[in-house]
Amino acid sequence: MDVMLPVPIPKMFTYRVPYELNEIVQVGCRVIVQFGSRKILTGVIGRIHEIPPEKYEAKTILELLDEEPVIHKLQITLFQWMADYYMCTLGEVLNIALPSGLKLSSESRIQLHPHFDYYGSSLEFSDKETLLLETLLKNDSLSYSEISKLLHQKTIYTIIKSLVYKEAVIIFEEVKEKYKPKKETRVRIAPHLLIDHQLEALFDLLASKPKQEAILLHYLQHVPVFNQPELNRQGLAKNTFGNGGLSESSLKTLVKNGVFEEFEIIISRFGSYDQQLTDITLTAEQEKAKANILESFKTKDTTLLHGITGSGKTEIYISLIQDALEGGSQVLYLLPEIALTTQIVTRLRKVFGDQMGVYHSRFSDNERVEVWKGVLNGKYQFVVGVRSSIFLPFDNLGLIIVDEEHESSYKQYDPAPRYSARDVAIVIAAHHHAKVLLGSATPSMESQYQARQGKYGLVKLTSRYGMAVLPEFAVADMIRERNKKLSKGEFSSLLIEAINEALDNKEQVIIFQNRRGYSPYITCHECGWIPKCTNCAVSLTYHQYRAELRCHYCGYKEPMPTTCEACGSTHLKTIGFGTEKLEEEIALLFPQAKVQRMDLDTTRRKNSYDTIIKDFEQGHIDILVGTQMVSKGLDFDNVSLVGIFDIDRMLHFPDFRSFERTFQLSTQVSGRAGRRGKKGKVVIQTRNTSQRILHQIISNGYQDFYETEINERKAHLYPPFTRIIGVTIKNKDPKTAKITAMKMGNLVREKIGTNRVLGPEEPIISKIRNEYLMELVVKLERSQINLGKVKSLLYESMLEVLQEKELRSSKIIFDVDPY
DNA sequence: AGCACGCCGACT
DNA sequence: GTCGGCGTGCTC
Repeated sequence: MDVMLPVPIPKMFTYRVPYELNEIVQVGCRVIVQFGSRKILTGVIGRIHEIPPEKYEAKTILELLDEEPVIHKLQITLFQWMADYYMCTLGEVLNIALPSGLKLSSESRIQLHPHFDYYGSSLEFSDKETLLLETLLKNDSLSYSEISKLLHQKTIYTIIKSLVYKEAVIIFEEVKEKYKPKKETRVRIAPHLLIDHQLEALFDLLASKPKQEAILLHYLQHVPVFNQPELNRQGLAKNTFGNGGLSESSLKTLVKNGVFEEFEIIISRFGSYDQQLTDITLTAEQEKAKANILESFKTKDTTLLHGITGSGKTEIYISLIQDALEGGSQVLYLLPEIALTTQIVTRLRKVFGDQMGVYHSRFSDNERVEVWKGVLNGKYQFVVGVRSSIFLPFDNLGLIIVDEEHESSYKQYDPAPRYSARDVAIVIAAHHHAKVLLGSATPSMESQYQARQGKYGLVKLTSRYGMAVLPEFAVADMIRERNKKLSKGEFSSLLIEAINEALDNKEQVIIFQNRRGYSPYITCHECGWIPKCTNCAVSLTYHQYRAELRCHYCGYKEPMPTTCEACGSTHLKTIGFGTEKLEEEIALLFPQAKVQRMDLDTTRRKNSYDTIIKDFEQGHIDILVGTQMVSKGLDFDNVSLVGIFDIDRMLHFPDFRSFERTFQLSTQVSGRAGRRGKKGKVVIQTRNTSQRILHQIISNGYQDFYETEINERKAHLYPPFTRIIGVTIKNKDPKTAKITAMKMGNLVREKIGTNRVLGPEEPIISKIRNEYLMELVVKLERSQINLGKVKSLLYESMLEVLQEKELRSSKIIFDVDPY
C-alpha cells in the first residue's frame, strides 16, 4: 500500500502490510512506519494495492493506529489538489492538516545491551564511553540530546556507533502517543449495597460517624438512588465532595470499606452547554437578504453577501446554519484568526449548544484532536473555526460560510502549503456539492469581481441593524496642524477635541494605529546611527515597557542602549510612533481617562484578549488603543469615536493591494463607531487631505472605490485580471541569492514568455533570519493559460537551476495567489 | 525536512 | 588523532 508521510518529498511511499492486518487496513487510517534508518513517523494510508515495487524491497508497517479512517477519501483527493495547486508536496499538506496530537513522534534512545555485563567485560572503553556506560547503569535509557549534554559534545554518533559495534548498547525508538483523553475520577455506591435495604442499615451504622454520613448524604442528594437506582452507575465526580467542604479522608475510608467504589470515565475537555435560544428573529431586511441568498444558491454555488458593518450578517448566518443542520448536513463557519473572539462564539453557543465545535490556534493539541474526533463521529455537525478548520474530516458538508472573506489571515504564508482557506473552501464545497456564502462589509476585489461577472451570486444589505446610523467623518490635516502648532504630540487638535467630547459624554473611544511598539526605530541625534537587527535587514522597534529593542521579523531582542554604539553620544531619539507611544501620549493628554492597549504584545497570554474585550465592554476602559485587532467583528454599544492614525503609511506600502487593504481596514475600524441608535464619529489623520481614497472611505463609497481600483488593476494587469505566482529565492550568501534569482528569472522567461515575468528584485526587507532574499513575480493572464503546464515549467526551472553546484544551497519557494 | 556519511581544517 | 562544519545524497 502507499502511505502519505509528513515529509516534503513529492510522492507517497510503498509499504507492506503484515498478513494479519490485510483485512483491516483502510485508506485514511494512520500507520506507524520506519522511514530512513532511524526515524519513525506517523503516516496516513493513501492507496491500497498489491503491486510490489521493482527497485527496492518495501518495508513493513510497524503498527496500524486506527480501525476506522481518521481522514476521508474525499479529503485525500483534496490534499492532492492542494499540493498541485499550491505547488507543494502532499506531505506538507498532511503535516499542516493533521492536528499534531494525531501525529506520533519518535525519539531515538540508547540503552545498555541486555546481554552486556559492564563489570565483567574485558573490552576497553575510552573515558567518554565509560562515562556514558556508567550513566546508563544508573538511568535506564538516554536520548541523543541528553548524551550530547552529558559529554559536552555535539556529534556523538561515532561514540554510539562504536558502543553498538562492541555490543555494549542498543538503539531503540520510543514512540509517544500524544493525544490523551481527559479523565475524571468518580465514585458510586458499591452495587451490592443497593439491594435488600442494605443502604438503610448502612445509615444506622454511620450515625456515629457524622463526617462519613455527610458524604453519603451529599451523594444521595445528587444521585437519588432510592428513586432511580440506575443513576448509580454513572456515579458522581470525586472533586464535588472536596468542593462541598467535605472531608476527603472520610471519603477514602468509605472507599476502603467497600461502601463506595472508584472508577474513571473519559470526559470532554469542553464541558457542556445548553441551547438557550433556539429562535432567531430576523428583521424584514435580514429576512429578505436570506431569501435572496437561498434564491441565489439555486443557480450559483458561491454567493457573496455584501453587508455594511453593523447590518446584522451574523443573524442571517445563524438562520442559514440552522436550516442546513435541520436538513441533515454539516456546516463550517470560517472566521479570520483575530476575530475568533468569545463575543461571536458565545453568541453561537447559545443557539447551537453542544453540537457546535470550535477550532482555533489557541487550543491545545488535545483539544484539537477532540474536535477532530467529534467531527468524525458526528458529535459536531457544525464547526466554527479559523483557516485550518478546512482540514477537518467532514463527510457531508451542506454549507460553508466564510465571514470577513477579504481578510488576509485566510492566507497561510509560512510554512507550505501557502493556501487560501477561502479559495480552498470553495473547492471543498464543490466536492461536497455544498454552498458557500462569502460575507464582508468590504469584499475583496477578487470576490466582488467574480460577483459582477456573474460567477458568484450577490446579495446586499445596505442599512444598519436596529436604529444604528453610519458615522460622521472628519479629516485632520496634519501638515496644517503641525505648521500652526495646533497638534500635541501625534494628536491633532481635531481629535483631541473629539476625544474630550466623548469622554464628557461618558462614551468610549477606539484609537487605531497599525503598528505595535513605541517607535519603529531610534536614531542617534549626532551621527544618525540606527540600530538594526543582526539577523534581518530591518531597524529594531523600540518597546518602552520592557526597555527593549526588538525585531518584528525574527524575534531578536536587546536592551535599549543608553549611548550611541557608533559615536558614544547619549542623545538618542525615537522616530515614528506605534501603539505604545500613543498610549503614553493619551495618558498625558487625558489623565482622567482609563487607557488600555490591545496589540500582539498585550494579548499574548491565553485569556488576555478576552479580558481586555470584557473590560472594554463593561466600561472599565475609556480609550482603547490598538492595531488591526480592534477593527475586527467586535460590537460595542458605547463607542462614539474612532481615531485613525497614519493612514498615509498604509497607503504607500509598496504592494498592489495597499489601497484595497487601507480601504478595508479603515472602513472596518470606522464601523466600530456608533451602534444601536447613536451616530458615531471618525477622525482620520493624514498629511494629504486631497487623496481620492479618503473620500471613498468617508462616503462609505465602496462602489466608487471598487470602480477606480478595478480599473487600476486592469490597467496594470493585476488580480483579478491576472493570476500571480510569487517566487522567493533564499540564500545565506547575498551574491548566491542574486545569481540564483537571475538564472531562475532567465530560465522562466525563456520557458513561459518574457513579459510574464517581473524581476528579480530585492524585496524591501532583503534579509530575514540571516537569509538574503530575492523575488520574482510571475503574472499570468486568466484566460488561455494552462496553469498546470506553467506550474510544471516553473518546477522544472527550479530543478534545473538547483542542478548547478554553486547554487544548490539556495532555496526557491513558490507562493501561488500571494496576498 | 532530517539524517548519515565523507571530506577538510583546527586544536588538545 | 578527534571534533565540528559543511556539502551531498537518500528516504519506500
